[in-house]
Amino acid sequence: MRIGQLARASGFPAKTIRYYEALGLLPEPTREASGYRSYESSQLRRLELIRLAKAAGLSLSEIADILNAGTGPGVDCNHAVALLTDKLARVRIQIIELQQLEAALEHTIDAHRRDELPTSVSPDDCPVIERAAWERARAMEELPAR
Amino acid sequence: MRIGQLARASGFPAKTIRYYEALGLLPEPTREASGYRSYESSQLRRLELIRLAKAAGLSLSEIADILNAGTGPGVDCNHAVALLTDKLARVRIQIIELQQLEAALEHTIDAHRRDELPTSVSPDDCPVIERAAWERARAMEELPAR
DNA sequence: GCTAAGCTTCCTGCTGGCGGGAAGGTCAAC
DNA sequence: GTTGACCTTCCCGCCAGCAGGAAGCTTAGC
Repeated sequence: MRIGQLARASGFPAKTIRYYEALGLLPEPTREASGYRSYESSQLRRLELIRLAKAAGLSLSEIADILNAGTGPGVDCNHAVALLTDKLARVRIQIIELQQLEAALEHTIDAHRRDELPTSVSPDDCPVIERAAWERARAMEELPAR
Repeated sequence: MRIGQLARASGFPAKTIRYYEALGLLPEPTREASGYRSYESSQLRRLELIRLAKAAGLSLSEIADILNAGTGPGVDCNHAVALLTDKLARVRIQIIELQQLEAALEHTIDAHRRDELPTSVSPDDCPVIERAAWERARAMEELPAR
C-alpha cells in the first residue's frame, strides 16, 4: 500500500501522513525499490487512533507521547490516563483564567453602560482600557489560579 | 529621546518597541540625521496604554485595532468598548469549549477508575482514548457552543 | 513511446510575541 | 584615535498543524 492509498483509506492527506511520520506519530515505513513508502494495513488503525485522540482534544505532541510511551508494540493505556489527568489540570487552570478575563470584561462593559467611567483627558488615554486592566488585576488577585 | 532611553523609561526592550512600530502600535518616529529614531515623551504614555491593554487581556492586533480606530489623534473609547464586547463573546465560547473538554476528561478518567473500560485488544487500540473521544463528541452535541 | 498521475524531498508561509545575533554605522568620552 | 556603548536593518528560531508549490523521479495505461 502506497501513501496515496493510505491517504484515501484514512481520510488524512498524504502531506499530513508524512508530517505525522516526521513527528514520530507513525513508524518509518519500509520503502519500495523506487523509494516509495510502503505501508501495512495496520497503519490504518494507527491513523484511526490518532483521529480519535485528536477528537478527544489532544495535541499532536501529546498523542506522540502516548503512542511512544510503552516498551512493547501496543499503547500503554495507563500512561494515557496519566496524561489525560495532567491535561485535565491544565484545562481547569485555563478555564479559571478565562473566567477571570470574562468577569473583568463584563464589569468594564457594565461600568461603561452606567456611565461610571470618566471621559478621556488626553490622546493615548482611555478610561475603558484602564478599568479593564484594573478589573483583571483584581480578578487575578482574588483567584490566583495556581 | 532615542530608543534606548524610551526603552529604559517604559520598561519595554528596544526590540519590542521596534516590533510595535512595525505592527502599527506606535507611529513612525522622526529620525535624527544619523537615522536614529527620535521620540517625543508622549510615546511614553502610548506605551503605558499598550501595557494596560495587554494587562486587560488584549492581543497586540486587538490593541492595534483600538489605537488606529479613531479619525482624530486620540483613542475612540466607544470603539474600545465594542471590541471588548466582541472579545467577551469569544471568551465565553472558548470557556464553553474548554468546559466540554473538562467534562469529557473527567468522565473518561472516572470510567477508568471504576474499571468500566475494556482492556486493549490489539496494538494501536486504546479504550481510554476511544472513550475520551466519544465523551467529547457527546459533550459537544449537547452544547453546540455556537 | 508518451502522457498523466503519483511519488520523492525541500522550502515557504501562516498566527503571536517576541529574543538572539550578525554585520555594520554613530556617538561620546578619554 | 580609539574604545565601547548605542543605534541601524535583517534573518533565524520557537510553539502547532499543516497547505502550497518547486524540481525531479516512477509507474500505469494506451
